[in-house]
Amino acid sequence: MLFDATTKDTFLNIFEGAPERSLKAGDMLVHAGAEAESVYNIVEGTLMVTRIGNDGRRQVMSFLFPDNFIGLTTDRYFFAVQAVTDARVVSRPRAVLESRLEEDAEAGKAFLNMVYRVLENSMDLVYSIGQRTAVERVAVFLLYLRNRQKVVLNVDDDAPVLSRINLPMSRQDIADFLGLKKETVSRSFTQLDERGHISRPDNSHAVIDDLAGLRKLAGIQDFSSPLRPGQSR
Amino acid sequence: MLFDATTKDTFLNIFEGAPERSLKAGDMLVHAGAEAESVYNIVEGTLMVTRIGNDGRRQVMSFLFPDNFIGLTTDRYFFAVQAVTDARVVSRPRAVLESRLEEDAEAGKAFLNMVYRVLENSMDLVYSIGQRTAVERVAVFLLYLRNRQKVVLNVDDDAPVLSRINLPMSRQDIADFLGLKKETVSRSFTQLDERGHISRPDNSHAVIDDLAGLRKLAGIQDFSSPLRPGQSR
DNA sequence: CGAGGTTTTGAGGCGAGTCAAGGCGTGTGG
DNA sequence: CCACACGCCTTGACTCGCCTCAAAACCTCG
Repeated sequence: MLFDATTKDTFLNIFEGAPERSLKAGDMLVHAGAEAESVYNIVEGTLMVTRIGNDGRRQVMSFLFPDNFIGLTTDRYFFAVQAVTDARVVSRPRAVLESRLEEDAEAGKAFLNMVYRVLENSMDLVYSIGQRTAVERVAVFLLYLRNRQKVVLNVDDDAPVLSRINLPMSRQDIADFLGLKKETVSRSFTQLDERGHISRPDNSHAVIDDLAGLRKLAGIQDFSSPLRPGQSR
Repeated sequence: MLFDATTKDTFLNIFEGAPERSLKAGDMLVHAGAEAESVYNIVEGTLMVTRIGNDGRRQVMSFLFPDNFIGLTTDRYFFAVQAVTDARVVSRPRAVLESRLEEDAEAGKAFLNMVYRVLENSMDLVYSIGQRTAVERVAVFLLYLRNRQKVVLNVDDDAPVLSRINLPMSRQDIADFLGLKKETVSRSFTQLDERGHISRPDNSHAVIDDLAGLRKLAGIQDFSSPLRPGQSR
């Protein structure tokens, strides 16, 4: 597949001086089924990985942010990657990545670690969609965005900036990510607001007023903690 | 995380002559949160990867079959691995795997390809749980088991053996895998039966009578085909 | 043959989906 | 700069699919 990194990994130096490409919101960077000739790294903006069924049902697999890597697949892309906001990416031929990973064992290790993190994210999503209620899923989603922002800004977990959550994607996008309908996402935001967990200055922002409460709802100690879900039955 | 391979990959030769361990149905091979000292390969039997929330909700992430690899994580296991049936696995210290991947670029490539396949499987599951109805999920599940069996037996897709599906796991396990309740899984089997897609000689077997119909229900041409879901909207 | 567990089936409830209307924000053209 | 139009978001009323709770059927194993 294609997907996201999260930290500055050693292998990312293949993108130094790489050609840049600008995308408008809505533009497709990668089409499902296309040959995976290039790999990308995000410089600015938000993108999303989507998979669309024969009958039109769409699942958003992941949202991607600056410094996230795109290109986790063997020879063909199985999923599409689309710009959510205007964005800039840098690209390199896949072969450049591959020879880098072959030559430098350290880079190979870092790359593998990134793939593991992507796999973790995917499993987090499986757990969310499979086990949590609508409100819980939206709560987890906000914590997920908060954590991404924390990584992008490279700040402490208690940094005040993190309480203001940017929501560049539409309600429909969120719904397709969480396995809900857009109306349900909207109602869930309203509920979190009414319960005092969040407030909503405008449609593309949410402010976390009660982090502990959100985390409790999500059944999570800390989104980036090693034992996220806990292990007792 | 930890997880599964699917074919005989070059890196698997680290398990040649490795010590074997026997498991009884229900035994835990790996505990969530434990240090990942060893990696495993399945010789015989069925296992499953699970994640359990604080409140007891359980998500089965994957079922594992012979020649599937267990050990996709950095330093700690985030998930548990449990035997579904009596099983035998071989194990090696993680360090052995790591040095193998470092020394042999070919093995590293094969390993990475396996991780990609695992990631694909995980995304397939996200799509199923997020977008499909109960009956569709069970239909896809049967095709998924059929495909696994095809790989294990190394036979053609139209091999008659494949029509008889072995279901070593309980209805509860299936439910926790598909994000449903066990009663719903049961009702979905009944529906597939009534519609003439399958028959059920006993509780641990299903026979596919109408492969084309199942595939249509699942919205899939072929489970192992490159463009599984299709790409039009 | 009986006990315990699992699966199936049934009846009823509830959470999320559907369909539809209204509100709000944004951007464009007058 | 305002007015309007359009798209997106929210809210409401109603529906439906899956869940819950419960009982009966079945299977397994002593």
